[in-house]
Amino acid sequence: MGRSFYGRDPRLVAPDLLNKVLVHRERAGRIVEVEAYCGAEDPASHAYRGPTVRNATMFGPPGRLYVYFTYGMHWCANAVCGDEGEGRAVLIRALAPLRGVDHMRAARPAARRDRDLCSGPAKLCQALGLDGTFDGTNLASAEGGVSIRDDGSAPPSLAANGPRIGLSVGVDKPWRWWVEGDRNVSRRG
DNA sequence: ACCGGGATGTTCT
DNA sequence: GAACATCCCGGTG
Repeated sequence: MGRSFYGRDPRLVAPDLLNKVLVHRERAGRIVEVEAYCGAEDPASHAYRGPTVRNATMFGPPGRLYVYFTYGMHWCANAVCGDEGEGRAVLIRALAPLRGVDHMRAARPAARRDRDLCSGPAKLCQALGLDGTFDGTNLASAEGGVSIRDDGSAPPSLAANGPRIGLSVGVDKPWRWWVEGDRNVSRRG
């Protein structure tokens, strides 16, 4: 999986990540929803105004995990892609829980049903135990036990797409993709 | 099911 | 001081 992030536009990487598996040690889920963030050309991207302390990982080498803190309490995770210095990444928005589900339930006591464990970008970080200490980890070498793996499942032949969620700018760009019909997708499009 | 408001604190203007 | 790539809970229908 490591090489597939190099030099590739997040709008191409994002749909390819559907049905890949995000792993943290014994916990894992199949990726069912993603969004592309496109650096200096994308006003919704954290990278739009150039490098800062917070977004440094986005401007580093592709194939790393960019984990950021938001709303005073939540962590969200991205896979950095493109070329170093571009500030491009794919936000992982939802997973279908695969392994370590008991551990996920313990990490997310507010989840009433298993489909609430990973059905949002901050939910899946809580479920998998990903926080700021994982910012910058190398996915290709499974640094810290974190990786994105190909288990042989192809991306969906019909990936649904539509506008991104939770933005005040860039709302017109259809840069969100999801697995049609999957119950773990954060919202219906 | 859908909707509205509060939580909570870092980051940037 | 405002904004924020969100989530949870309690209301109503």
